[in-house]
Amino acid sequence: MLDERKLAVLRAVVEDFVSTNEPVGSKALAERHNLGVSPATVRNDMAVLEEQGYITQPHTSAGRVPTDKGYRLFVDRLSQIKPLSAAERRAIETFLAGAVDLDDVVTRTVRLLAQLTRQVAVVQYPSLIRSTVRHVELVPLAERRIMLVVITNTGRVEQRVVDLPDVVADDQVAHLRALLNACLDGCRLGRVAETVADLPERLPEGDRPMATTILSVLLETLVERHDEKIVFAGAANLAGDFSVGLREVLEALEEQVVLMRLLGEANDHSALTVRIGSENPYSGLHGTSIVAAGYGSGDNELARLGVLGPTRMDYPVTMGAVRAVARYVGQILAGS
Amino acid sequence: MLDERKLAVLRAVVEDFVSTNEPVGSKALAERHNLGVSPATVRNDMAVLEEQGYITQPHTSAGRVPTDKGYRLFVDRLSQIKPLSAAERRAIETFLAGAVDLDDVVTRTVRLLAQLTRQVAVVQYPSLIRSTVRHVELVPLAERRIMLVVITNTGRVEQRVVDLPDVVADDQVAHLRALLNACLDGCRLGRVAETVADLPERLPEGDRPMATTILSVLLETLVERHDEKIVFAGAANLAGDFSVGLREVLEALEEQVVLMRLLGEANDHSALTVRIGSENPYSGLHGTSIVAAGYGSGDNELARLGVLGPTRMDYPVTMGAVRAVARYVGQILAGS
DNA sequence: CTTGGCACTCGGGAACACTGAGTGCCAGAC
DNA sequence: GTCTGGCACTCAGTGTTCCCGAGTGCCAAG
Repeated sequence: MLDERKLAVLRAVVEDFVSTNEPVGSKALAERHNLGVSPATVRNDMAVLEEQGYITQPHTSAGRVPTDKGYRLFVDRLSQIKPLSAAERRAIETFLAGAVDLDDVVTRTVRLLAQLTRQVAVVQYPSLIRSTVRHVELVPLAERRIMLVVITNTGRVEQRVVDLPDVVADDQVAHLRALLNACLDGCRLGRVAETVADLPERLPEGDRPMATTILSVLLETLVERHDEKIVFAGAANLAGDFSVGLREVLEALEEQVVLMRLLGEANDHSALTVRIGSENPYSGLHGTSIVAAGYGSGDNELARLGVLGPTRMDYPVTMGAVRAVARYVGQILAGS
Repeated sequence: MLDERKLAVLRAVVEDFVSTNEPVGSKALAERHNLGVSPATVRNDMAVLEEQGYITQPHTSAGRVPTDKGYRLFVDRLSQIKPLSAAERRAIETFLAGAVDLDDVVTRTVRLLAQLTRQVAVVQYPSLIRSTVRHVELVPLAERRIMLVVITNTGRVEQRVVDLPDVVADDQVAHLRALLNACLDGCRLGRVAETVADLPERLPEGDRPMATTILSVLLETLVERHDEKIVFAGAANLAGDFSVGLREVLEALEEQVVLMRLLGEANDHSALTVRIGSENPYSGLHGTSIVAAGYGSGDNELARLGVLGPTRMDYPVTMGAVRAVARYVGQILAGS
């Protein structure tokens, strides 16, 4: 269907368009990439590519521009992920290593990624459901008020103030705490509900109202409130590129829900996902592509991170950066 | 110097320009605001206002546009802060009341403010230094590793993992915890350093290495790391307004340091601060104004929040919104 | 001090022509 | 059959010119 040379032409079109941001014509193309054929031949190939929907012309008598389908083919078959330079790797490593807590890791990561790719970076906080409980703490604040703190293995800390139905003594609280930690240590957050289900029954009668109140808040915090927190950085990199609808993109970025869907569902083994232009699920984002990857400590994917930019981005480089950053973050999280 | 009518003309110019975004001419002005004088008279007044630097013309034979100085006079003497409608107040109240923790309060606030003003909202997290300690918790994670958690009266939770020099027993930790809480409960964070200075001496010899390690991390967390966290929302509201340098503004928004300076130093008693165009300290932000206010629980200002928009914003409305939101947030924080 | 009149200015839009990059197609060469 | 050079054609973008009208400044009269 498409012989070797036509593919080469497509690759050349994509590369040139990405670097110049101008429709690329047959002549310039034949010169810059030494294809060994004349412009006329290139024109013929281009005509075919256009017919098949891989490229298009913005208007008659202008050069060609890749379509989403064209980029897709390019990404799938015509390009290789470009690894980072040694210098870049070192920079990542030192920059991320300085982080002091989870917040810091995420903030640094998102900035790093934005700077590295010169695009908008998006990072999701490690998922609660996939983490495990490292510690549960109950801190009495007042007679009838305590603070519930849950610390996960990824360093995430969730806390919530709980108003109790009755006055409780410190040792009652201490007892419950001990019990909770015994039950839950190392427990996947998704399984907390079942694990604590029978816990009130194992307490003395008097402690049960307190326990059920606390447990319901605990469950609410961990399970129901699946606010997979997301942050972004580098919005300034969007400005000046008029090929994307700036307003729409900014709106999308501030909608957690949309952002979640863009990063994509956690799929198999933190593969690199690329969504090109109209492939992505939000109509305001045609004209933009998303390159995302999962990251995690060890082999379970905790969450995702990625980059959002115009469809005419440099995919090989971007994919390399995203993959590298995802790996490093995974390492950092595993090591803390 | 400027008689009553000239001020009225200036006010009219500002109001018209804000609502139409087009230079306003003498004729239109004389008609729309019934000033009771002819266009010619208005022209004379305008000439004076221009000479004094309150208004300017973008080019000969165009209408007049307020200068920063003109807006300044308008804000200071010609306008009244416009209170919110009852409906808006209710909306704020219910929206903020639903917040479950500090993060949530801040997130909701910043969104609310962005939506209310249709501009970029900026909210600073309650300052650490001005808060007081509500509780300190030491959570053993491993033999030689504990987690330090500090909870402030504003609901802010700071945590940090500490690697200890020696193996410690649980009761040693418990003892230190008790001591810390006894010392620090209600202590202003700015004074923590002096308060705990002599603490190691009051411990048995064997506990001191552990204590000093923990204390140094504590101080580092609270004092040295003065990362007054800041968030913003509503960047999409900037798009489509070409009078501001979009790129510069977005860059500024992502620089915590710049943002801090924009909100202004916490000054006396949470007054409303307005910085107009070139008045503000960052050169990329000419063309934009900042309306900010302090907020706090009770009468000590905890932090600041505000709004950033084009100089040609509706100051009375914006100021009303900022003030109202600041008050409500203060109430919410005080009540939790 | 205010007002109507008047000449002047100049940004912005419409009409127009020109240029040049790029195309499609065809006939001839390999 | 595939490639190539040649050629006529298209059309976005640019520059030029022209004109209109909103808006101004100034002046003399009320």
